[in-house]
Amino acid sequence: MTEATRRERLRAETERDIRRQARALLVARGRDAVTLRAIARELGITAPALYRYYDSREDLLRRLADDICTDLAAELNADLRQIGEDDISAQVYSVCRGFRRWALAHPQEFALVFASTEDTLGSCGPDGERGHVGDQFGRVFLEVAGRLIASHPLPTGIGADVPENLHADLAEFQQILLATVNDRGVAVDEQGLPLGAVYHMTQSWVRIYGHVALEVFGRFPFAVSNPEPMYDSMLAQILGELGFPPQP
Amino acid sequence: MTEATRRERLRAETERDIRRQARALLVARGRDAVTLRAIARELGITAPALYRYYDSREDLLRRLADDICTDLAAELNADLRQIGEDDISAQVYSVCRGFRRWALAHPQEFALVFASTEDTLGSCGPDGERGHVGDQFGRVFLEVAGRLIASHPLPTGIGADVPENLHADLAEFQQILLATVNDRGVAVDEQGLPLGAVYHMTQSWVRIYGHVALEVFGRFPFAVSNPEPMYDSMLAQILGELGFPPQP
DNA sequence: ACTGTCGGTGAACGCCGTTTACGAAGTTGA
DNA sequence: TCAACTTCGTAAACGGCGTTCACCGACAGT
Repeated sequence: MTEATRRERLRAETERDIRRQARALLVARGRDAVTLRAIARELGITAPALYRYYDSREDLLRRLADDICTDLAAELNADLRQIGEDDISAQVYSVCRGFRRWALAHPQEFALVFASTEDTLGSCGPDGERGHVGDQFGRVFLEVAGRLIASHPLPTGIGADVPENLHADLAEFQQILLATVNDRGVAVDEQGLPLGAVYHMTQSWVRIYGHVALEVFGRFPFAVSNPEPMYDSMLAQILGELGFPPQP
Repeated sequence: MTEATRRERLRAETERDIRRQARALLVARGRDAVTLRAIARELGITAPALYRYYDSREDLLRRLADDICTDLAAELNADLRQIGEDDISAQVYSVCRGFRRWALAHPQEFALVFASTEDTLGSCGPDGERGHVGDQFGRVFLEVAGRLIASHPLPTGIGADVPENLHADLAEFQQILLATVNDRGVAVDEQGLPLGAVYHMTQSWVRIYGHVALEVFGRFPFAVSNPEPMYDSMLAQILGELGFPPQP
């Protein structure tokens, strides 16, 4: 089973330890507190040793961001498993609420992964591709959203007047979505996932991300004493536009 | 006229120079490059001298954020002056497009002001109040949005089913809005700015901020080759929901 | 047993924020 | 005018930082 040599196992273990400590520092005292020396101190080694595992502090932060995406995806998937396989609307609620809950509980991680300029932190995910939400997390989100749309006859006029200039981009995204959903064993084609719906999904991500980021960064235009109903009402409206009845 | 002593003038001048250099560093090489020593070096003085003007680096960054808000507001106002006083719809387009243009042209500044966790950078604006979008900028935005709504009979059902729990918060925000708009000499009361419209305005800010932040941080779920029409189409929809005809 | 790689060390370089003691001007008031 | 005081700068120092480099012991493969 374990094809790894002793050396490789040890290496992988320290590698995990390093990121675990790095993450603890990020959570506790923010991005700037994630210093190589602090990590090393915590691990009982010296700072230069870390260069055997990471090219630089920036490299470490990049991989840390990957870890965070993976864990977020795992958390959302765990929530999903508690929901009936067929109640897709509830699954969407679960993922969206889970995303907000996670972001508010882990603002530093959220800022690192979802609010870093591209030059201070490359794209998240092992592939260097551009324009992805952190891969693992993105998959969960896209899959459930894609299944939602494909599962239901869409209201007429959904995503009406999608801008001409976006057809090409949306068509590409449509293919990614189809692949993602089909990977999960649900058969869908372009008919079940029309461009208008893909466009609507994009707009929904704008709203979900916008609300969560505004809340995390405290940039709502007034003091919202309890933002949760506002978020839920937004989700209800998004699902309502797709023809799903409201649901707590 | 100038009630300032010679000393005060000199002091204010250096203070501006400091922030000007700080800002240049922020733009050129990012937040982490805004170091006291680099600023001092650029100004031909030593780092401790900066403590005569600012309590700490963090304090400087806070005030820098204020400056940025002020400049952004000035830029948006300059654009506004080129538009007919009465074409409020065009004014809204101008402010919203200006915000996006500015954010894309100044990603580092955007990140500092609009995507900093509250503990790493206090609220923007001279008053320590919570829950404001950077004050100067916020004023421009709120004023034009408030005037837009008040200028027009609203479609029935706008902001239908605003969550009960938000009535109190929205009413408070409504008062702020009324004050802001009336300050500008436009007489409006609660009738012209109903809670549903205030709620719609909040949702619109979520979408506008969401789109801009996603674009700046490159976190759209797919590679959008030309995001501008997407943004414009979103604006058209927002205004359409308020009963305004589309307008390039 | 020999050889090479791997994962660690300690010293060093040049940054950084911040504090401290000190001095040289400018300002003020008798 | 001259003394006292305030303001704004300095140099030195402390501890912390990322990163590089030379070095070295332990392990792996032949």
